[in-house]
Amino acid sequence: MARDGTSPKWRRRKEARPAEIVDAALDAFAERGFAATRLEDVAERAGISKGTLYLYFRSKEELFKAVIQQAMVPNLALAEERLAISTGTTRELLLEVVGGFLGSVAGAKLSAIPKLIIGEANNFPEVAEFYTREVAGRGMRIIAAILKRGMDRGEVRPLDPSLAAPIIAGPLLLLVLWKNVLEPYAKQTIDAEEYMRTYADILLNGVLQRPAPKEG
Amino acid sequence: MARDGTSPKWRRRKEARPAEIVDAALDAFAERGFAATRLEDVAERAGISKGTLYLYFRSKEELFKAVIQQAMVPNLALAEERLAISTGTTRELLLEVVGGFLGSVAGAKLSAIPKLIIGEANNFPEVAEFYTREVAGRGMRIIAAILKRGMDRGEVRPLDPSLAAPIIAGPLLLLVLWKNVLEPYAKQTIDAEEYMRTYADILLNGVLQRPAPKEG
Amino acid sequence: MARDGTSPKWRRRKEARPAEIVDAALDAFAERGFAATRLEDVAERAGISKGTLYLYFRSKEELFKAVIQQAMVPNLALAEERLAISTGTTRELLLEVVGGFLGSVAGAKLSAIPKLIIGEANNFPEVAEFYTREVAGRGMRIIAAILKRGMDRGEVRPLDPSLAAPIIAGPLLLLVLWKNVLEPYAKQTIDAEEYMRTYADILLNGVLQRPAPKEG
Amino acid sequence: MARDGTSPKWRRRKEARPAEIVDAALDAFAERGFAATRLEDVAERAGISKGTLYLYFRSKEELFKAVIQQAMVPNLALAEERLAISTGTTRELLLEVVGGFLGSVAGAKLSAIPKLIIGEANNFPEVAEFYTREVAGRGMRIIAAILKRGMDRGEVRPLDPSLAAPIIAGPLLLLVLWKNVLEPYAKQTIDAEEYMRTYADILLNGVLQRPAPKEG
DNA sequence: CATGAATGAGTGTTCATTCAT
DNA sequence: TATGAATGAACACTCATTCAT
Repeated sequence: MARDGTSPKWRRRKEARPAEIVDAALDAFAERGFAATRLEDVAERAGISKGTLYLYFRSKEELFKAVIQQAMVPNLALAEERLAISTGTTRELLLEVVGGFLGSVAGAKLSAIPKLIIGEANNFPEVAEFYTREVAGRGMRIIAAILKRGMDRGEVRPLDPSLAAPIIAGPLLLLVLWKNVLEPYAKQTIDAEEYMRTYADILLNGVLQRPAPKEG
Repeated sequence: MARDGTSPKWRRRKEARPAEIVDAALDAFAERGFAATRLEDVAERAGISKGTLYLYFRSKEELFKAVIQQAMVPNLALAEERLAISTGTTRELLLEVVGGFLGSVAGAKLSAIPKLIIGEANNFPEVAEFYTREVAGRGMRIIAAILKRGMDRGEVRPLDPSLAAPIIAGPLLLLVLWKNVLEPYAKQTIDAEEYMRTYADILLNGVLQRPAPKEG
Repeated sequence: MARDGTSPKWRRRKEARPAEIVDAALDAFAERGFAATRLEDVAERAGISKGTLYLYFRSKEELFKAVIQQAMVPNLALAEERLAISTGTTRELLLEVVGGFLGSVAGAKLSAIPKLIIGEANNFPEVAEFYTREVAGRGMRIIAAILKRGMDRGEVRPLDPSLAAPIIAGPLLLLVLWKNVLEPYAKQTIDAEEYMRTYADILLNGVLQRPAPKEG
Repeated sequence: MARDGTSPKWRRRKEARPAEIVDAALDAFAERGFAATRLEDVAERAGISKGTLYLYFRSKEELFKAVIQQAMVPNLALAEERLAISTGTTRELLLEVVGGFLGSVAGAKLSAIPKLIIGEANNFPEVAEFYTREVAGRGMRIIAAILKRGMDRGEVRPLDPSLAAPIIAGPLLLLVLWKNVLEPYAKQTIDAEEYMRTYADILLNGVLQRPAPKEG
């Protein structure tokens, strides 16, 4: 029985399944919200039967939690590391972080998470707390750290970093939500890249020290 | 005023009912989301019986639509009028509009709407479209109009107003959502007034023409 | 409306419902056991819909508990009172109590309870404890009291009443179970009255003082 | 002893399996009842996998039947033989049979069977019939035979043996059920040996000819 | 108009049974 | 033989909706 090196179709499945299911669930939840999603739909999307779900997740709620975690956690570490290494100017740093952000918005998958959190936070206090601390909080702290570093280097105007951080994050959140929620119902589209350029323009202008305006 | 025999209190009641119900529904929906809210809870909050709801709204979905409309429509006209009359500088105008916004965030009631829309847009295309057009869209157009006016007057740097508008709105959205969704699960609070001050500082700096830097 | 004395079909229902449901449930449980009974069957027997059950009982388990209690409690008080009043000989007393028992066996309804308890005790510790204390225990204590009284009056041979009581109860339990469980699958029937006569004969002989053996 | 290459332990295992499974099943059924027992639990107790069960039993029901049969059949033949050989007085004979019974109660295993039968008889007509005929019926017939023999020998008072038999069996059934069902939920314990002594005392007194009442 | 008892379609969850390995 | 992943029928329970009062 399977004496050779080929792994049986099945075994491999066993390991991939949880991720496949979470993926399918993210899609389904993103489309209809947590409550309105039938587990049977998730199963169908994942190409399995309803019962099989329960081999991997104890309940719909557990599945939801898994969706949130699987989607967010890896992504955050990334951003943090990027920051730690960097040596450039604040301008460069901000553009880099924000550029990375743009990338994830395009890779639509996980950009549906905020929408889910917003809709269900009150029904999943645990998840809400986790998200607040580990995602929103961490994100804010990263931005605040950049600002502080910038102020230390004299590049950034004196500001309260913990207040400025969410202000910087705001337009990004709006973009994500727009793309995920309202754009399908709008007549016009926002071009993400143009948006980000304008955003960088405005925000950097708003935040950075005026560049020694040589005489107007 | 009750010239006839009928109890006026009662009469007024009858007319107020729909609004009372919508109010109760907004509360309930804001707390648990549309799907997770039981009509019985709404009824209880409104001090009526489950059956009575159906005398005023044909279904849960109709009630939802009413909630969205009742909450938003009046508020928008207000902002628009404010704009039309205004004669001040762009700085003043923006601060005024944005200040009005701060007021509505404090009057928490309708600030829960965005959260609802975000969670349920896909399940209520009609509502989503309405909201996109009449609320989000109109809001953007107001801001864009201010910017354009500012550019015409030479107060605002040259920018694409339709791109800049959502960027200006972003931090406001974030504040609303933070207050309504995550703050209960966070260790720290954002002081709305401080936040708005910093916001004005950054955004105005980012958007307005540099004030004639005299020479360094 | 309903100004006259007739009570609306409905109101009256409301009050009778719980008992009707418990009745239907007892039948169903008696037939198939707790686990194998579908709530839908209970509903059907009670002439109501599945959902209506839940207006009166919070869960299948609650219904089960209600069945046990409704069936047993009233019956026990009766037996106890009968005892308290009595003034006859032990023979008369035992025959009376035991006769009452025969009556309840005929009125099959509640005679299915022991069967239910036996099958589900381990799954309903609460119920088991209640039954042990309030039904089995109380029954034993009644019998033991009769015996003790009999010994005090010199009518009953010296015996440990708390051991003798279950021995006296045993044949009664067997009869109930036989009638409820195995008889449908047996070729012969036990005639309950004959059985009780023989029972009285044997047990009284076994328990009472020998009738003045004329000089032995 | 393992002279060849095949592991004998393994071999023996294979043959013992059915019995082991039935054993595990008896335990599980005794604890939770037939319906509430998951086959997975049985498998776990037996130290095998869920699928393996199906190599030995075609369904849960088949397993149940096997449990009943394996538990009862051998035990009955024993009692019958004991009777056939015996030559003592009725008193001795009864005490002997009943003593054997006491032994089996102690060896708890199969004493859970009555409980199972009582709970599931209606769901397993076949089993119920088998049990009625081969266990209950046979048991009754053994006792009846003893009584008849006793009457023939003038040791037993004239009685209808087929009515007296269940009366004699009743207290034994009660003991078994008490031990298996309610005792865990009671504050007091019944000492089985004392119980049996009192039982013998009462029943023999009730059944046997009065011991030569010296001319009364 | 108002009530709340009644309904039943819908969904999460369990578990006996199957079957590819 | 043995495994355990996969299945899907079955059932408890919920809740929007109806309607007799």
